[in-house]
Amino acid sequence: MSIATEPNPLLKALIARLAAAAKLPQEQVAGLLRPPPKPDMGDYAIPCHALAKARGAKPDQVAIDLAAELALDPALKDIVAALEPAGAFLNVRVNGGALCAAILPRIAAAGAAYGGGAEGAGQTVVVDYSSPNIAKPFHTGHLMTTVLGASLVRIYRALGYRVVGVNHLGDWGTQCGYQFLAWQRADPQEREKQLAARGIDYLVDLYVGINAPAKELAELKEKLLDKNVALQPDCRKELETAIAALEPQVAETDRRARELFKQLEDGDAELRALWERMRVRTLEVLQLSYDRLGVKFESTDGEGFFEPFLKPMIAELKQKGVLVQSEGAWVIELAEPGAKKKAPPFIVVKSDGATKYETRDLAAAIYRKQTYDFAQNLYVVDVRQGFHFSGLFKALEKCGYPWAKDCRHVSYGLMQIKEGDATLPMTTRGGRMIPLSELLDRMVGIVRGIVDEKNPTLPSERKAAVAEAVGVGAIVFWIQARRRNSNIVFDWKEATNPDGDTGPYVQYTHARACSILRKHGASIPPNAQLALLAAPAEVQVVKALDEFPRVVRDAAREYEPSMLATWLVQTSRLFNDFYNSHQVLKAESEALRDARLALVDAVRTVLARGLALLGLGAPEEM
RNA sequence: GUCCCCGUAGCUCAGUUGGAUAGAGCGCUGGUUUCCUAAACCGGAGGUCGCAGGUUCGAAUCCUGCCGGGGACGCCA
Repeated sequence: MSIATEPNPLLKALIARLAAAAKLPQEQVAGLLRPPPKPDMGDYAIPCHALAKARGAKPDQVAIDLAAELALDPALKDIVAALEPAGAFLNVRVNGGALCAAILPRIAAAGAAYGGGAEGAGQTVVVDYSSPNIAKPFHTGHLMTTVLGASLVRIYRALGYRVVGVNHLGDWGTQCGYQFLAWQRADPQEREKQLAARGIDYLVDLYVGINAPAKELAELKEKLLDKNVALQPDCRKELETAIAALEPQVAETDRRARELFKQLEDGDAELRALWERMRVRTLEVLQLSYDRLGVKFESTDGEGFFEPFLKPMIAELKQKGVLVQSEGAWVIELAEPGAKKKAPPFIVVKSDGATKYETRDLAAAIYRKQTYDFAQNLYVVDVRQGFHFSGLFKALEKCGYPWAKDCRHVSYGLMQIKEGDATLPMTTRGGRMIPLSELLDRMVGIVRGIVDEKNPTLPSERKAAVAEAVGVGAIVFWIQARRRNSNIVFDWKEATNPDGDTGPYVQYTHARACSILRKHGASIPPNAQLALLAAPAEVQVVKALDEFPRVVRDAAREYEPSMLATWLVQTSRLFNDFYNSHQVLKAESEALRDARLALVDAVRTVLARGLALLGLGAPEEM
C-alpha cells in the first residue's frame, strides 16, 4: 500500500484500537468503517452485526460494550471526542482539530502529486482512444472517446503506470480509393488549400461528395422496393429511368475507387505519398483541437500501419488451425459446444479474400502485446461496438493468447445536443454535423460573454484565456459528470451554469481559493496550528480532501472519470459552505487565520489536481 | 429470437464489494452582500428507488421472472 492510500495517521490509530477491542484483523475493521448517514451523527461508524456473531451477543449490546471498552482506552483520549452507540451501530466522533492536523500536512507535503502513487510502477496500460475514421466527420461522438480516454491516460499515469495513448486512425480501406478519386477530380490549387486548412473535414467532404450518386441510387432503389408504398405506374417508370441513368456512373466510380485502393495496397509510390500526406495533414489539423483538450498521443499507428502484419498473421493462424474456412470466409469459431444458440464466428478474411477491420484489430492487439507488453489494453469505443470487442477478445483467447483477459472494452453511451427545444443526434441523416472545433468555439464564445459581464475589469487577454479554459472545460466536465455508459444530452446553457454540477462551478470554487491566497500575499505560514480547525464546516472540507486518493483509485479501477467529477462537485460545495460561513483573512486570531490559509491552500491544490486529471484548466481568477 | 446497457424527485443524475431516516443539481419557492469574487451560500416543497417474487438480522444495491426505453447480433467500421 502506498502512502497515499494508507489511512491518515489518526484514522490508522483509531482502526488499530477498534480492531484490538473487537478482536478482529485491522483490514476487516477498516473495511467495516463507513461514514454515518448524517455528518452530525459522527465521523465514522462501525456496524456491529458481524461482530455480534463472533461474540455471541446482540448487535445493539455489542455497540454498547464496545463503546464502554474504548472509552477507557488511553490511546484514544486525544483522538476521539465521542463514542455513541446507536442501535447496532457505534458512531465515533473524532477530534476535528486532530483530524485536520493529521490530514493537511500530508497534502502540503505531496503538493501537486497528492492523490497519485506508484502502485502502477513497472506496468504498462495501452489506451486506444479518439481513433477517428478519416471518411467520417469528427463530431461529438469522437469527443466522448477523446475526453474519456485522455482522462484515463492521465489517471493511470498519476498512479505510476506507463501509459501508451494510441490514436488508432481509421485510415485504410476502400474509402481511401474514393478519396483519391475525388482528389484527382478536384481543382489542384483548391484541394491543397482545403486539405491544409480543414484536414479530416475536407477528406470527409471528398468521400461524401463522390459517394452522393451512390447514396441517391440506394435511396431510389429503396423507394422502388418499398412494399408499403403503392406506386403509380408512371411514377414507377420515372424511378426506373433515374436508376438506370445512375447505375453505370455509380458502378464506374466504385470500380475506379477500388482499383485505386488496390494500387495503394500494391505499393504504388505516388498514391502512397498522397495517402501519407492526407494522413499527416489530418493529424496536424486534428491536433489543433486535441491541443485545446490537452490531448497528446504516444502513438498514431492507424489501420494502415498494420497492413504489412496481416498476411503473416493470417498464415500463422491458418497453420495453427485456429483460422478455418466457413461459408467461403476464413473465420475463428467462437461457438461454445454446449451453448443453446450458436455464436457467430469472428470473420478474419472475407469470402472475396479481403481483410476487414477485425483483421486489423487482431493484428493491432498482438502488436501491442509484443511492443508494449501491456498489463491492460483498453479500447475506449462507444457501446454499440460491444459485440465486436467481446468477439475480438474471445478470438484472441482461441488464438491461445493468455493476455486476452487483459483486454477491455471501455464503452460509453451516445451524446446528443440540445438546440432550443430540439434534441439533435450527432449523426443526423443528411443534416449537418457540428465539427469539434466549432463546438468548442461556440462554447468559448458563450463563456466569453459571461466573463465580460461578471469580470469586466479583467484584461482582455486574461478574459480570452479564462473563456477558453472555462468554455472547453464546461464541455469536458459535462461529458465526465455522469457515468460513461449513460446516454447524454449536451445542454449549452446548463453546462455553464455556475450554480450547477458543472465544470465552471468547480473552477470558480478554485478561483475563490486562489483569490484568498492572492489577497493574503505573503507565503503560507508553514507551522500553523492546524488543530484549531475544529468547526464542522472546516472538518468536512478536510475529510473530503482526505478521500481524494481513494477516489482516484476507484476511478481507475472502474474506468470512470465521473467519480472524480462527482467528488470535485461535492468538495467544492463543502468549501463554498465554509467560505460563506467563515472568514479567512479576517479570522478571529492570527493563529486561526494561518490554519485556515493552510486549509485553503490544500483545497486549491487538490481541486486543481482533480480538474487537471479530468482535462480541465484551473484559472486563478475568473 | 439471443445477448448487452439503462429504468431512483417534474427534469438531469449520484448512491450498486448488501447496512441506520435514499442524496445532489436544475426548475419552483423563501431568505443571505457595511464581510476574502453573489459565477456563491442557507431554508422549504417534491420519492410505491419500473413491477412481482426470492435470499438475508438488514435490499435502490444480490438472484429469478416480467414490463418499459436504447443498442448489437456472419462477411460495414
